[in-house]
Amino acid sequence: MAREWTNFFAFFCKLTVQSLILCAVTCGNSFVTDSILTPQTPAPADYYQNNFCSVFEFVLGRFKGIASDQLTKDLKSYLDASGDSQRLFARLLTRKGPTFLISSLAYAEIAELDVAIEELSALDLLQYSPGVPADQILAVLTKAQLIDYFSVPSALTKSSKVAIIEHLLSHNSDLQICHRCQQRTRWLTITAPDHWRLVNFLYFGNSGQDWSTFVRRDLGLLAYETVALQSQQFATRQILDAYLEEKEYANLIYRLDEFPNLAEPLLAVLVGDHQTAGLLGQRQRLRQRSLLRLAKWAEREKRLDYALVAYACVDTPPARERRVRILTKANNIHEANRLLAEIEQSPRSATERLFAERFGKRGGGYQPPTTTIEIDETPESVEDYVLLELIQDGGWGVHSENLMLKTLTGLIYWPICFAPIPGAFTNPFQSGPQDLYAADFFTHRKEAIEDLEASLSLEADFFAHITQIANAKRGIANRLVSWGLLESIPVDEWLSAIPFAQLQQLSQFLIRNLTEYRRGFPDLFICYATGAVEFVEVKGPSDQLQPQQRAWFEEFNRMEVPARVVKLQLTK
DNA sequence: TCTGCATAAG
DNA sequence: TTCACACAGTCTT
DNA sequence: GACTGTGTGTCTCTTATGCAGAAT
Ligand SMILES: [Mn+2]
Ligand SMILES: [Mn+2]
Repeated sequence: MAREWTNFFAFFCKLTVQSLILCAVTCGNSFVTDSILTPQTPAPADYYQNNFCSVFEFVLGRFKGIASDQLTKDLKSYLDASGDSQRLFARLLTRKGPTFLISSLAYAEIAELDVAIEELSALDLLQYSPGVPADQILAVLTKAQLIDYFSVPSALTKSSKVAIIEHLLSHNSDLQICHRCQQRTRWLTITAPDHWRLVNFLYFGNSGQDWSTFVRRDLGLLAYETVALQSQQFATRQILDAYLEEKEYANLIYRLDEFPNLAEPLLAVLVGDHQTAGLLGQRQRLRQRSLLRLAKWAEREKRLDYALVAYACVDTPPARERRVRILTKANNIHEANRLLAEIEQSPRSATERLFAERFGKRGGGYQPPTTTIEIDETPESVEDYVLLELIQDGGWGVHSENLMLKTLTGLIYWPICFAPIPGAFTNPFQSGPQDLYAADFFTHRKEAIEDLEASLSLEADFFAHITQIANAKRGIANRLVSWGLLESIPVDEWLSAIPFAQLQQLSQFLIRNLTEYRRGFPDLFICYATGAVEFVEVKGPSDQLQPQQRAWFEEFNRMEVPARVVKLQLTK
């Protein structure tokens, strides 16, 4: 599952020649003043319970009849259970599990632990000291307990815990181990951990967020934009099941090194139906990514015809590029040239076009302005080294890569990003629309974007808009906006450094091309003492421009935005 | 006895 | 078990 | 210079704590 994380509290150094201001953004300064939670202070007794009740009501309301009936039953069981039981199970869900020693359950908000355990067992949400895979129970015991409970050869007692566990596992059956543990201690095991993982997924709409999301919000670390949820993911059981199946395949592809024999059946399944084109959005994206990964794996394993078949089913880059390379290697120049022509005719991305233009042509294509600096040894951070070199005579700069333009663009187009268009907002705690990085993000918002841009065509309005959004939305999660960056370099400072026309051009371009151009932006932003600004990509002695970085430099050239590459070269 | 790591917690 | 970037090794020109 | 494979940082936030393993 894709994890798009805004770099919320990264460290930024705004470097000036006079001083080096370390702007480590500490999270002591929270954005919201009165919070439900305080660190190191007990949460309200019903805090976790309430959170899970609302989560389960949400999931039940949406996915009853869509998710499996067993899952629905579990959710209902929880909601009907007693307060103590709800509070206990809520705690367990925030912990690692799925097995917990009873001795590790000490919660002030639970009056009668035994009764709660009894009830949750009767509901089959958890089990009391059940037989579990032996490694699971052994893992929660301490080394001392292992030695106490089992007859460990004295030679082994001084070796690592892992070694002891391995010894026990190879000399005893799971049943024997559990039996022995049952004589000495008691534990709980969550009956169906996969149910709760699915609930997590259905609630947030992705598996990248977890229950600590509530805590961070309630500590006041960040807030979430309020957007009405207009539609839901997975409208039918069939769509959900199909997606979950697709995810299973994806997980297997990650483990091909372990199970190479699965390559063949997986390829058959994924290309077999040839329904790839007919698949729906989310599943379709996953299918393409799986096929790309499978093809890449085959390529590494030198199973080139396999790779070709898999790549041929994918229409997103770098599928065609890989095919050209494989065909060329196999001396099938004809086919390679045919594909190259196809790419040149209708490239699907800037990097794909650049590939076709430059393939087989050393030093071909646009060459960005480059400055070479001689150095005796490679500094620890090449970016910081070049930054300091460039502001010798005053000015300031920052190593912020993609964050800088993404952040300012995110502020400018804030109302667009959170516009309630169908399918964009489906779940609580979203930090952006579902299709933010989808190819048709712009198309679906064309009119609104152009209207906004028309209303901001004057410099004063443009800057006032950005300032207003930055103040009004401070601390609200937005996938494009890094509040940490704005903490170290306030929006005013950015706006007085960057010329209006430049920021206008760059942000208009980025919002139209987020899929490709969210990456590859140069390392440094420099504001010289003269007031001139420049974007600088630093290249160490063993580094060179990546394709997407090259694509950005083409755009800088077209937009007449000052930018260059600074290359470090070791003196011999 | 010290130190780094995993886990829990808010 | 993700992504974006840098680095290092190998081959080519 | 081009290409490929691999490493690294991010544990979305910080702190407390107990354990494991190493140092003394
Ligand atoms: Mn960089
Ligand atoms: Mn760089």
